[in-house]
Amino acid sequence: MSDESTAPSDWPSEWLRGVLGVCVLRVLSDGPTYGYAIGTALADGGLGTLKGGTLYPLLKRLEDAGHVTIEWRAGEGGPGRKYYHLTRSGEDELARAGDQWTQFTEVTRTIIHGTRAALPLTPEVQS
Amino acid sequence: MSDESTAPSDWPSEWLRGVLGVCVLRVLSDGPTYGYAIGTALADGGLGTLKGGTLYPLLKRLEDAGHVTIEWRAGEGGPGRKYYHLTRSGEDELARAGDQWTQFTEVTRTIIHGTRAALPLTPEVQS
DNA sequence: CCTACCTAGATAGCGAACCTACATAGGTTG
DNA sequence: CAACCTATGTAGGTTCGCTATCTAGGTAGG
Repeated sequence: MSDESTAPSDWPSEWLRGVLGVCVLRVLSDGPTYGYAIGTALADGGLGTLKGGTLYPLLKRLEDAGHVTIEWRAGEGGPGRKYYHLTRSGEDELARAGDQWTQFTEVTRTIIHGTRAALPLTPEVQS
Repeated sequence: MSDESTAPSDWPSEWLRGVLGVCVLRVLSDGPTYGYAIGTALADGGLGTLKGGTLYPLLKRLEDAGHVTIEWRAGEGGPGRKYYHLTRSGEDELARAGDQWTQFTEVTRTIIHGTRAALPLTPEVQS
């Protein structure tokens, strides 16, 4: 109860692949923050609850790719936190992949919801 | 060169995961057709060239799920073809997943391209 | 005082599914 | 007959989200 009317927040896991990294970069473009806060921000944004086993390997991949840098801050009223900073490379990747994602969603929505004119159905291939 | 202005047609493979099945169901909703024609139709729709190793296992999964049925037709001016028919289950799946995909794309586009008001950035969790 | 819970980060193994190749086979063309 | 297009299919590799589990600091309740 009390779930499907407001926000599903439970998307197929395959749909999150790839675009999840772009969303994390977008959160970091508002300023440095730490992993746990990124997870809650994306959950509030409608992506559903991110599991630790999903988020932290992803952040490590972003670090290895040079899109983020890490600054450790010792705990102030809680455990220590790793603050992630977006690099120039990360900004470029966000702009590039974010724009490409918009194009991709338009292509798929045209295919799925467009009229059959959008697709050249079964052309007479053998003439 | 000579292509990026019209259609990239070369999306990240992770983005195709999952939504590819919905696109195939959508093609079949215009009438029965065979695998190779589905591939060319989606390529012309802007999804890029589908490889045989991607398309045929996907069609088998759709058959196992009961979303399509298969009718073999011997070759008429070419090799034999397997014609795929959309079932009632496939129509329901297309409607359900297609609508969910639209919601998902809106959520992600709001996150990626929206103002920072769309995301409650780094709330003062400890206070 | 000790247990339970929340925050915060991390790892191991699993499974789904796209990828690159390769294999098979009918038909047409040079 | 070799090369190519059509048409379908399989094998192995890789990626990446998932579940489950672990460490560890802080706080609240019994």
